[in-house]
Amino acid sequence: MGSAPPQTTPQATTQGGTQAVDRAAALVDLVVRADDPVSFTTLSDLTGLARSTTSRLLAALERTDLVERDPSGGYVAGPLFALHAALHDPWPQVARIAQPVLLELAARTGETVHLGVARGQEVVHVGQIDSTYLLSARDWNQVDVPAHCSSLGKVLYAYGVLPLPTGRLERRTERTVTSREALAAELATIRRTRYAATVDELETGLTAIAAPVEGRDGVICAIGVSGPTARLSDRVDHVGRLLVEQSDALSALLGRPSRHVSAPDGTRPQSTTKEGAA
Amino acid sequence: MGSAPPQTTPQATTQGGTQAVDRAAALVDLVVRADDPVSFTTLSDLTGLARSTTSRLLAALERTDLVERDPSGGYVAGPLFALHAALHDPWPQVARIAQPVLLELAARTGETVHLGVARGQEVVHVGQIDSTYLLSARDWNQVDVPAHCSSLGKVLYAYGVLPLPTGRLERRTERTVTSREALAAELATIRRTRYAATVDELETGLTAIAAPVEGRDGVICAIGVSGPTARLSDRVDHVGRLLVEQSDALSALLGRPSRHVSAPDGTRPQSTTKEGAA
DNA sequence: AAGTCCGTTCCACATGATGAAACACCCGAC
DNA sequence: GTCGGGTGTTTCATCATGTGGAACGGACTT
Repeated sequence: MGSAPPQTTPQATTQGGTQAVDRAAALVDLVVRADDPVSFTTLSDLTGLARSTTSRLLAALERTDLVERDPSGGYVAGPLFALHAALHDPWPQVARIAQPVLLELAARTGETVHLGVARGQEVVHVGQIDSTYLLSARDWNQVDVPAHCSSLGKVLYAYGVLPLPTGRLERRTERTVTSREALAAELATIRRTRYAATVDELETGLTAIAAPVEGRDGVICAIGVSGPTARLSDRVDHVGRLLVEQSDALSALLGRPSRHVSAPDGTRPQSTTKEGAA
Repeated sequence: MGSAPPQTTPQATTQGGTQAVDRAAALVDLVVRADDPVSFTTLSDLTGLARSTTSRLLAALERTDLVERDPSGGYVAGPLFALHAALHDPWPQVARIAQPVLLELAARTGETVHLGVARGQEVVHVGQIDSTYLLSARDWNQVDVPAHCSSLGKVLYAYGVLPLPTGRLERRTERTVTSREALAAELATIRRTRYAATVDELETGLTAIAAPVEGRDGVICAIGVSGPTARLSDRVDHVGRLLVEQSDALSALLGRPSRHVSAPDGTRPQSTTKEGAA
């Protein structure tokens, strides 16, 4: 079989003792990661496998529901992936994908790092890395906080992921933004700078900074850091830029179409509320 | 290798010409369908594979991110599944899983069949099979209708998937339920019969009937049929029971824990709003 | 009709997958 | 400590299995 000594052996061949499975898995990997259906030839080329082998493997994978054929003939992720997606809440999955980025942020800032999504009218935290400091934000997973005094919430407001509040804006501290006009103005700024901050607005002495994360169809969630105002207040902008940089990396992982021309300002047509992932 | 003529060859062996991949796929299938982490031994037993083979295959699958090890050592769906779930909206996936059930309903009733989910405060249709009749409901995918005059909406209200309406209940026809008390009473009935109906409440001459679908953590969406009152009014209960029967089948596909003792009345503690799939 | 792609099926060959058995490990029992 | 049961991995001789070239069959152009 592997009678191709020179060029046909692209990857590290000498793995455990499983060639067929490795090759089949490589095919599945390509298909799942691709944004669009992948053609037979593309798969054959990318993996460097003989056409006959590719055909046999794909047939096996299709038989076993790991891949499936698009009406147009291209290969897409199979029913087994659909089943998994239908059975499990997507947010923990997103949190898992985000883990490396969150860890990086925790390492670079030393503060507590969050991943927040919109659920109904509120922000919920679906991922968190704890600060190494003794003085730090508590575990906020599952804790709902008023979105207008959360940096994550402001980001989600700014990008239309969370419907704008209609009722009274609760005053949590003397610095809480309670006027709808002031909030709207701040949201515009957030869309420009691509990050949001709350300093002593939720709780005196607590500062948080957050940036949006995009999936295929726009902003889907937000990442942010929070910690004592004493440690964060004079590096809000620095941390903000760091967040933008990291959220960019995460967005790429989550299928955001590669930046077209680099929009001069991040304002987008304020799409209607989005649920689900991506 | 396959020197096991008598008992070790459980399934149809003589497939195309791919044994290793088929076996590996079987392992992935077991792991993904399972509700909890699956132990090595369980996998080895269920597939009937030699322990050595199981070990090698699982190692390969783990290397390629198709499966992953739980902290406790059990196998669970790997990062590739998480990536897929994070990248794609779960509802279309649910709709795909539901397709056979929807088709069955369409065949047995002849009417238009819907799959509806809660998005924010409203019901959206994520799947539909069109009636074969000339006179039938239009394509409702993506069309939001007031939940209190939609049978799907009433079901979602009844099971706490959609937050109960707070504002005025819009009067669409003279039969629309506009009093909150009347609605509450009807929701109680729905929880008892397990199906909801709207007759001429959204539009005169239009009848719809719906039943809840459960996932792992309770009701997640609803299925229903709709058509002219002329054809449906005298078989509302019959169609209702049919929907309950079919939604039961679908719930099983979507991971609802198998019915414990068969609750005498379907009332459940009115869980808080659920988003995400399952 | 002849000419290109694209994908599947055939087939002889030898390589990679196989299972029994040996080995390493982790626990709890005693 | 050391036995014993259970669990997972590695080794290795054996050969069935997966392999790729080539032939084949369609679909679409020229």
